[in-house]
Amino acid sequence: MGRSPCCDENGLKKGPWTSEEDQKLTDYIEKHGHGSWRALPKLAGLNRCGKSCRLRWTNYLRPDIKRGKFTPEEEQTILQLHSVLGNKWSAIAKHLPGRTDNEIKNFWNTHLKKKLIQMGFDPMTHRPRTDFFAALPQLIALANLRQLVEQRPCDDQSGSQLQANAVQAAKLEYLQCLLQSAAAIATSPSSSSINTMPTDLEQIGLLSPSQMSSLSSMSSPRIMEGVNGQDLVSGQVPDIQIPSSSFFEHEQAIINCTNKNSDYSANSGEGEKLLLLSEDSLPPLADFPICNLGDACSTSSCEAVGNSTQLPIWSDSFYDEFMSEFA
DNA sequence: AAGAATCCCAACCGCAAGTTG
DNA sequence: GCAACTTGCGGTTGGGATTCT
Repeated sequence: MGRSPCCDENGLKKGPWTSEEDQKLTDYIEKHGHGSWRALPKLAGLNRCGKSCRLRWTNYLRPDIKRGKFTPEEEQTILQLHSVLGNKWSAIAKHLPGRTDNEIKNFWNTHLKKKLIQMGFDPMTHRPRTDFFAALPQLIALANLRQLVEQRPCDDQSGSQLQANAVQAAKLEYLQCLLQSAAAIATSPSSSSINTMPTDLEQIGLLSPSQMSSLSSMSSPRIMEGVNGQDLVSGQVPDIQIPSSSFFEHEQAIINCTNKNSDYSANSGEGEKLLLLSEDSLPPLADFPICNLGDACSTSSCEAVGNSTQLPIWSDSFYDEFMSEFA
């Protein structure tokens, strides 16, 4: 399988197309069809390589191309298809008449991906992210929140409750980081860093003394066995199973509250339940596999998602809720 | 008003699958 | 079966447009 030398040829024009070139290409294809892309430039009187002509035609000049902003429905379609297909832009484009794979790819990279990241979702897995950097915006928001609370001494119970909630949320995020790190470390027999984890957990007050001793005795790749009674096979990381919609609502609540210089009220909704976990009631661990430890955004992760045997774990209601946020 | 920073997208690049002789 | 060639795909980038300071 050799490679086409078409773009290596010297003297061929590159860069933006002029309207004159566009006209030549359009006229030729309308009269003769594109035929062989390699032969087309000469026949059409263009000083371009065939590849460039094909790209210009398929991404820009084709008469059935729909231009303009993506509609909310199209956004939703892209998100849903991407959660199943991954970065298979051409496959996604087939479901969006008039849109090119390039356009969808650009739209994803410039808009949708950023939105997902901002909202704390891994754009490749479409799951709530659990790595440290994903938690960073939330932790920063929490830090700001704390500052706000401290600047304005609590004149009612909501302030102190809020602060306690914020601390608890930060602890949960930290616990997730530790669990991920622990699983990664556990696969490396030479590492002794795992021994520090119980100390960390104790310091942030997330584990009871009995849980602490259970963790302290762990020394093999099956170290996580015993945490909530679930096994953690080497190379698989448990995620703290946060009720998805609650998680989302709560995350938004924190961010909104911070942005608005907040009057976050001590509500008793589901979001509240999330944060009012007692120190002995760690959330249950989910048991879905993470195939590429420590690199949830990698291509291989994407490919795994793209593989139809591993579908996202979002519930329909969560997805609907999420999508309505976008609209 | 002007320079800097950021956003956005058209176009390019390189790889790989498919086709042809 | 093999090599040359064609086409399609996904990742990346250059630079114009827009926004911010």
